[in-house]
Amino acid sequence: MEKIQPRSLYLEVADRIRDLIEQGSLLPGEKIAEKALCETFGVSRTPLREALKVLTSEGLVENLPNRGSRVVRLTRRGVKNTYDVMGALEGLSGELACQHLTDADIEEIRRLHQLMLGHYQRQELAPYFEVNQQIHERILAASNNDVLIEMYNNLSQRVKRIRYSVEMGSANWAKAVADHEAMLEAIEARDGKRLGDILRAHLGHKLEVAAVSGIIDEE
Amino acid sequence: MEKIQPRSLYLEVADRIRDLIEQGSLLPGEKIAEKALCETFGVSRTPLREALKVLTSEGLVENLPNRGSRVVRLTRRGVKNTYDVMGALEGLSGELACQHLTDADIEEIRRLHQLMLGHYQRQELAPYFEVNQQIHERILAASNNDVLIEMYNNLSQRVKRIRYSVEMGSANWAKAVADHEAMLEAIEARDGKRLGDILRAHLGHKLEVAAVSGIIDEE
DNA sequence: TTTCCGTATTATGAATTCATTATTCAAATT
DNA sequence: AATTTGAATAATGAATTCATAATACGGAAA
Repeated sequence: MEKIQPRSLYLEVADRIRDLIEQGSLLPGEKIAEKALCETFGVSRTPLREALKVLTSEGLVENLPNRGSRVVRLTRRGVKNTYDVMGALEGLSGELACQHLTDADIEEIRRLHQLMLGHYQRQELAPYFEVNQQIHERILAASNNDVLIEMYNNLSQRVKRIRYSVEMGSANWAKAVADHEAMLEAIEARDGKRLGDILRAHLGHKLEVAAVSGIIDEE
Repeated sequence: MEKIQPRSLYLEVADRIRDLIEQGSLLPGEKIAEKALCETFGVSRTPLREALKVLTSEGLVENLPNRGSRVVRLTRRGVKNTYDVMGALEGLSGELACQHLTDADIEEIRRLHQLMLGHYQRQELAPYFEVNQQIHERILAASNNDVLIEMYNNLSQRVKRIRYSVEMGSANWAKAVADHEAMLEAIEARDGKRLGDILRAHLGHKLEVAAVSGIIDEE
């Protein structure tokens, strides 16, 4: 029997606004009109404002006193900072994961890796990213550290709105794939230190790609 | 001329509650009675509840639907997880700091280091911790990465309520001081990689100490 | 006595109301 | 014409009110 989970309205609303930001319905820098959102969601201002406060402390929204809320702008520098931290967290996830990964986990990662290689060879960008992310999620989950997972997901959410350009440089792409080859080797050897180092370095490549997208403001 | 900064009430309240948790007036697991807090702060429930939601997404408070809020309990495992992540973040801060530290910064850190050594030799625990923390803060600030600083401060806040036992094992203490010696060397050599590694390893020692304190629950 | 049930009380969740601060826009002054 | 002033409007901030769910309590039944 499934337990019914009473969920607060403000959490529901926060999820919905997160979606709107992620999919680009609410653009960076855009002012968030409370009244309008209340009507679209069919709730009063109280839970909506509570949700906005949560999103503010998550770094997705900013609150200007007496002047309402707006979606935070992504700056090149801010995105770089975010990726740097995500890299450090991924590095830790790799080190920890090697302590917990079961043989079945590794087999599953190997499978995903091969799948990803196929997408790379056929130059299928979207499916490639999809599987790529699944691999990183597996490693993250295997870290067995919920604080780490929480932090990473928060940062990840902040940069999710960046739509990676289809024109990912082929050199970058090749480098990323090579990183993944090395990762798999480290995982199979359960060499946490090495996996950590690879992962810490791995995220660097994404940045230049991101900068191409139009969402990022120069400061 | 100083600009006057209008600050939202809910932020003020959140600060105050954070203080209460940090100083132990609100204990882990304790239920937070909204009405009572409203009276002590002299505000209505609206800003107080908004503050509680912020603290919830900061990981200091948990929200049970229809049953109010409580201060999150610290488990041994949770504290370990938090320290692991803080270690990773400190490691990054070290790497980045070496790219930005000025000669004056390093001179200042050297000064603090000597100060700290003095407290160690005289076995003055509280002042030692004080200066110790200042050193880490200097490095963190020099990272020039505000996302990193924000994340670190959040995690730091979560474990601040742990009062370190006066009986810090002398072996641990000696090890910590030795780490700091190595840190200073790496800083003077501006060897980011090395400093990062030292910092990543450094935080491990605090855990056993923390476990002694009575605030931590076994799960 | 212990357990169960139902009512009374209290606390929380959410909507509404009120107060205050920005914003808009037209008129007046330079 | 450009800038400034001030009233009208709209939006936000916070208190209050209302609805609903949880808790506490007291009596009845086993």
